[in-house]
Amino acid sequence: MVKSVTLKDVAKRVGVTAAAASMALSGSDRISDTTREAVKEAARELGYVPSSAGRALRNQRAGAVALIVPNSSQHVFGHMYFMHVLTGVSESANAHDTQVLVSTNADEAQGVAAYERVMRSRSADGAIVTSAAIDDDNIQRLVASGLPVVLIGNFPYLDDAVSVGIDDVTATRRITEHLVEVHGRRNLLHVTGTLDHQTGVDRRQGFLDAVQAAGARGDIIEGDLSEQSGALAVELALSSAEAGTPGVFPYDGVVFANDDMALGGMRILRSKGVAVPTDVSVVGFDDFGLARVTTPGITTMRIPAEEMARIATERLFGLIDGTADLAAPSHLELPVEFIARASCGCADG
Amino acid sequence: MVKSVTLKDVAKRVGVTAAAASMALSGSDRISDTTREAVKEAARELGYVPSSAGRALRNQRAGAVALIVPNSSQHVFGHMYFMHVLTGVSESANAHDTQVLVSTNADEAQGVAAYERVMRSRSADGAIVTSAAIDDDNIQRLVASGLPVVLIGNFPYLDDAVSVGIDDVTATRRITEHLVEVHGRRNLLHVTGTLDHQTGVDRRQGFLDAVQAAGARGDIIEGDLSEQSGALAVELALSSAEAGTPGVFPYDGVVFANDDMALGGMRILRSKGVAVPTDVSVVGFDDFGLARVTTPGITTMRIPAEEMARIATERLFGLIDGTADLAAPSHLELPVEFIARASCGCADG
DNA sequence: CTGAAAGCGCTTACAG
DNA sequence: CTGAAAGCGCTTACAG
Repeated sequence: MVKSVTLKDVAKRVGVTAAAASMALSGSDRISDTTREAVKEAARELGYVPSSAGRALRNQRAGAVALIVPNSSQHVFGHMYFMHVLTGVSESANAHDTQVLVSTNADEAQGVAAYERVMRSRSADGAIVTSAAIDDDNIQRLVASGLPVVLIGNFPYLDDAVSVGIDDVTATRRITEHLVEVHGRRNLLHVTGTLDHQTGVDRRQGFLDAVQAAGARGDIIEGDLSEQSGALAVELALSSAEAGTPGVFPYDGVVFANDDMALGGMRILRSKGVAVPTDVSVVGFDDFGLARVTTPGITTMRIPAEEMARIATERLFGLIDGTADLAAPSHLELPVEFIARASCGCADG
Repeated sequence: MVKSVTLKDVAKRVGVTAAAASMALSGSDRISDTTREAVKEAARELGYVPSSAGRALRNQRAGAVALIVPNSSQHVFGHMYFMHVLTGVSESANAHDTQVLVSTNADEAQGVAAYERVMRSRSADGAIVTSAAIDDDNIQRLVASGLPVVLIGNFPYLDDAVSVGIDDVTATRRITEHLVEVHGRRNLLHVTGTLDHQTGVDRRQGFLDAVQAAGARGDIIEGDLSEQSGALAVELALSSAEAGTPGVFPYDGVVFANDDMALGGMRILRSKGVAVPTDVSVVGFDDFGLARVTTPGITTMRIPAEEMARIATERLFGLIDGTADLAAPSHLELPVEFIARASCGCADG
């Protein structure tokens, strides 16, 4: 259908061998100046672009990195978080003249996750894995296989794995302390993320640390990061017998493990006539876009997702090229940023 | 670093040639049942996965499609629209056992857009191009080159190009009519999208068609799809001399070309004490997530981005495989869905 | 110094 | 029927 221009075509036009043309294009000084220029000229005229397959086969290098969304966290696909990650990965990959492959999990044919097949087929020279579950076997195998992999997130059980994350425990402790210290809240509820992900566990821990240190009340309801589960958690709290009077919200502060759940929770609170932030202070986590546009805006911890991804990809290239600084800690932690908005009582609007 | 298992390894283990092993794995009946099973068993044991580069070179097929974001629309990267598109493309690609390459425009080295290099290097067998500008030369060249390409959007100037879009003119006419007919609005403003994109032009046309048919007033302010430009447009309208009294908003209905601008506009209206929807009915376009979470929720036209992408990718495979239905129209239009929310005065909340 | 072979991994067309 | 060569496009190590 389309005439592919190969190195041979370029070589033939100049009257040299393909090998010579290859060397000319790579700027080798084995080739005379005149020939080299002639080859470059011919390549330009013909619109020659090296075949990625030919190169990959010869160089044993795909010239691509894979961005993997494990089946254990399909919920991130379709979320702004992933866009930020993709942006960061692309930026770094572009700088390294490398393609980006996005690999979701299609089939799990013969027990091998699709993304492991991607790696084993050498379609990509390395992989960025984002937000895998704690006990995701496929990821563990991928890391153990020795293929260059950098994880985004915290993986205490995979302590030899290279990873880039944030300190969820400290971040959640800080935002909980904000509720206690700045807004005087003493009856707190935490709606958790998915507890099979380390972030879910860590954020819960940070919350518990803060309420314990403050001597405040700190209850826990398990959520799953969806807007709906935030709504359900609030409904559960409202209907709880402990509330004394059903319909009266028994907390004066809620720490949601992400902004989506905070939105769902605020919806229910409003519909039941519970005022945010007057009656209840609400905070979320993430700041991937949503927290800024709701009414009231959600006070939150901003995760530097794009930067995490960019740094993770840089580290991945270090692994691939063998230039990785072996003295560097395998796990890197980036700072989060506290963003005060109206839902906790800080800003107006 | 990692021992790659090749076909030769599998073959050696069974005591046949690589060629025979290849045939065995592909299920050829040239190979005896026992040998075939032995080869498959060996492949399983060794964890053999075919090299994508070897296959690509031999089959002259990359086994990948590219999803391209032209430099003329970098604003879509980092927007939920792109996530929906990526989801749709991935779904279809997975079904075809094909990789997805995401290609943003890095360098524009030697006048060739990065994505044209991707195509010419045969890293991908075809490309999905999303939301290109009307006069984007690179895209036109890509289409003209004969490489399999399917565009998402409307491209009347590229009438031989295969594309999947929506009818922006009709959709915008309908949502404008809604303001006139259901809410009795007569003084309308349209804040346009980027007018170098066909959607911007078409939505403006739909708005103008509707106001003309209704005999209503219909002013235009040019925007660029950003939240900020929506805010600026409203500020401009507020300060306009025509308004008579500055600070009084001179319209009772605003049709924003997307939801982001509607949000920005509503922010300013609220801050100036103009009530939405009581004083002014507001509508947007897209419904990629934001319109549902604002207060009030934004009445909008939902673009079926994921389905557009899925269908576009299916058509792309038709082109690549040469099984495309030549009788099918080159441009396909999908229906949009009117979503009534509070910003126009329909729902409450 | 330079020409041309070898080989990356695969699959199919060909020779026996 | 089956064995093994040829060749996809590339680049480097080798032979001259």
